[in-house]
Amino acid sequence: QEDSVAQHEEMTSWDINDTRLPQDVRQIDWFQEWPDSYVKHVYSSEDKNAQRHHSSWAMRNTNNHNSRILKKSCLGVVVCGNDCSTLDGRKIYLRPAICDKARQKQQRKCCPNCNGPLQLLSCRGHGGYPVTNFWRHEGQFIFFQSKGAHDHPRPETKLEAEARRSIQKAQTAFSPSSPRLKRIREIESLPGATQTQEALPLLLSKTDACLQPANVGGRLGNSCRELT
DNA sequence: CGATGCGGGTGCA
DNA sequence: TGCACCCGCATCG
Repeated sequence: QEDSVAQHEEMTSWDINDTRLPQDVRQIDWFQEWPDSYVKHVYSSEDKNAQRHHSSWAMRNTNNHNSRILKKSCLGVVVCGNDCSTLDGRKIYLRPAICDKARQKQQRKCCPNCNGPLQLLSCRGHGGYPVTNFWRHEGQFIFFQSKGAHDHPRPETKLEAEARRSIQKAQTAFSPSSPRLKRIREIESLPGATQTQEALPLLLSKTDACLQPANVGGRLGNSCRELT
C-alpha cells in the first residue's frame, strides 16, 4: 500500500552524488545484469559482480575526476552493416571491445555470419549521449546508479564474447596464414629439412580476403569464418 | 590480447 | 563546476 511505496521511495531517495548515502539499507539487491532506464541498486560489498563493476552492456570506464565514484559509459553494440540474419533468424549483435584500440581493430573485421562489414551502433540513450553507470563503494554496500535508457539492442554478454574469441582463436590456429603454420612451413623448407612444401594446400586464402580495405596490409592474423 | 582503473589534460556550457 | 572524451600507464587474467 502507501507504506510499501513510501518504503521504496526511502530506498531510492539517495543520489550517487550525495555526501552521505543510506547506512540502513533495507533491501539488498541481487546483481542486475542489464540495468536500464535510470535505476538504482544497492548491492552487498560481497557481491563479486558488483565488486568488479560488471554489466552485460559494454561499459567503458570514463574519467569523472572523482576517485570515490566510478563512472562508466555505454559503447553501444556492433551490428552487421548488411543487416544479415543467421539461419535461425537472429541478428548479429556483437559486444564492442572495451579497449579503444581493440575496438578499432574489431570494426575492421567482418560479420561472423555473412562476412559483410561491421558497424558500431553508438549508445545515445542519455540526452543524445551514451548511457552512464555509476558505482560507489560505501561500507558494506556498493551503490549503483544508471542514467539514460539504452536505445539499441543488447550486445553479447562478456562471457559470450569471450567464448567467441576462444573459438576464433582456435580456428585461426588452423589457418595457413597463422604464425604457427608459417613457422612450420619455414622449418620444413630449411636446407636440412625434408622437402614437403607441396603438402601445404593454398586453399585457405579466404581468410585474408575477408579483411576490410582499411586493414589490408595489416599484420593481424584474424580469421572471419562463420560460427553458429 | 584485452578488460578494467586511474588520472592528467582538453574543449564546451 | 559538470560533462564528454582522448591518451598513456599499470594491473591482471
